[in-house]
Amino acid sequence: MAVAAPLQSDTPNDPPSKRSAILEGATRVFLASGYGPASMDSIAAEAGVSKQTVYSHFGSKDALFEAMVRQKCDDLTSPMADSEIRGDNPEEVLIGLGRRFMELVLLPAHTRLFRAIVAESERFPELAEGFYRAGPRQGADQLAEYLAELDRKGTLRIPQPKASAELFFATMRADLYMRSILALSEEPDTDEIDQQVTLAVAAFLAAHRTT
Amino acid sequence: MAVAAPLQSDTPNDPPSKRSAILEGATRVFLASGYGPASMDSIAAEAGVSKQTVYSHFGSKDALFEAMVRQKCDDLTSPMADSEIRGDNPEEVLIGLGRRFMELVLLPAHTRLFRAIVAESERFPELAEGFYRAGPRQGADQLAEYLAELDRKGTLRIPQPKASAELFFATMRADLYMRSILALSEEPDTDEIDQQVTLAVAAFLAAHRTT
DNA sequence: GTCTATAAAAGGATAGAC
DNA sequence: GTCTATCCTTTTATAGAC
Repeated sequence: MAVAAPLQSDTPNDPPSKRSAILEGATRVFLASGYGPASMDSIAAEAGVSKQTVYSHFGSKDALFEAMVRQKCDDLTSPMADSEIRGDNPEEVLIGLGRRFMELVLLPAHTRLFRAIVAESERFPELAEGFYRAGPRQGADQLAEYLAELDRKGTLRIPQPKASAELFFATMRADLYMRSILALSEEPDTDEIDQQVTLAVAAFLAAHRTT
Repeated sequence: MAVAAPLQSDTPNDPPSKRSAILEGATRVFLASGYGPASMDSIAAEAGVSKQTVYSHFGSKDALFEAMVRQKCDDLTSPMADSEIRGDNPEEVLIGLGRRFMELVLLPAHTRLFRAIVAESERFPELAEGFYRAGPRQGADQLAEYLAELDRKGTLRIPQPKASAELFFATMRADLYMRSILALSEEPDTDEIDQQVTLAVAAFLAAHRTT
């Protein structure tokens, strides 16, 4: 009897060892230097395989970049997408959500991925759209549902839940995110994050209170 | 008697025709394709000069990129920096400010410049910092002064003017800016901008009202 | 499938004439 | 200062052996 095949995040039924090694090497090299400066030679070296092996698995540099971005988008957005937005106290819920969001998007991996996608957004429009859908769009839609519920219950006054959800995440990002993607403050600082989250949530609640 | 020398935005006293032609060509090529893919050959061709002339003026591709970015940062931030924030009705003032801000940052030229800076922020940290200072930082500080004044007058309750100013611009950008830098919606749409500005200003006023 | 070796092209930078 | 022509390195991609 065959035991269950190991679950790897590859295209279906592939002996994944080499393929995922290449993908990991590509991730390191692409995210370290961006698409242009990353050479197929260094990716092959980083993955511990020959260059030809890279080509037989992915065909071209473009295709490898696309595969890498798609996988990283999954990795970096699923923690948010999978987590439920639930709780009794809206303030606590929003603060918790904001913290998780900030800790995720301020990760160096996310920052570097975002830079690469932005840089290549005109050459790879499908990648940019995939990121937007899986990230900002999905997050805002998910929050919008919760906000609509608060509005129905009368807890807060939120006539345009989708727009308010977008505003919420925008106030979270604000200056910290801008500085992060501009590489002006590499490591996320927990105190600064908490301060930003608290302030933004307070502003959000004040803007949407019923009284 | 010598007449007044023509005022060109070059380094002091240079016969500017060729130099500014190169700078304009470099702007077009760099902003069209980003730093990496832009070749010195195409820049020279775009400027209508030989490659050697480009090198005798700017020395290297890096230096040319830096010069281009600095000039474009000036061009694209001075309209905001030079305009006064003044008026009797805070709502009108903020809506006007928001509109000008959005119309500026959604310009294709700004979007492309921002992408290039973000992409190269690790290789050219001084450029990223220059952009941040002249753009987001300067804008927030300028608005913060106005907000502090409103707080002193008692018009609005704004205990942390700097943080509130950052929040203001963040809510302006929100989804429209994200989509713009991801190249998902190239041209700015006036109606969408107005809608975003109105909504964000309303939220800002509600969050900071005194009652 | 995987490796070594090579082809073929592009691009940054420079030499030398005028 | 400006142009033409050239050097030399890097890099994507492929050929061919095992």
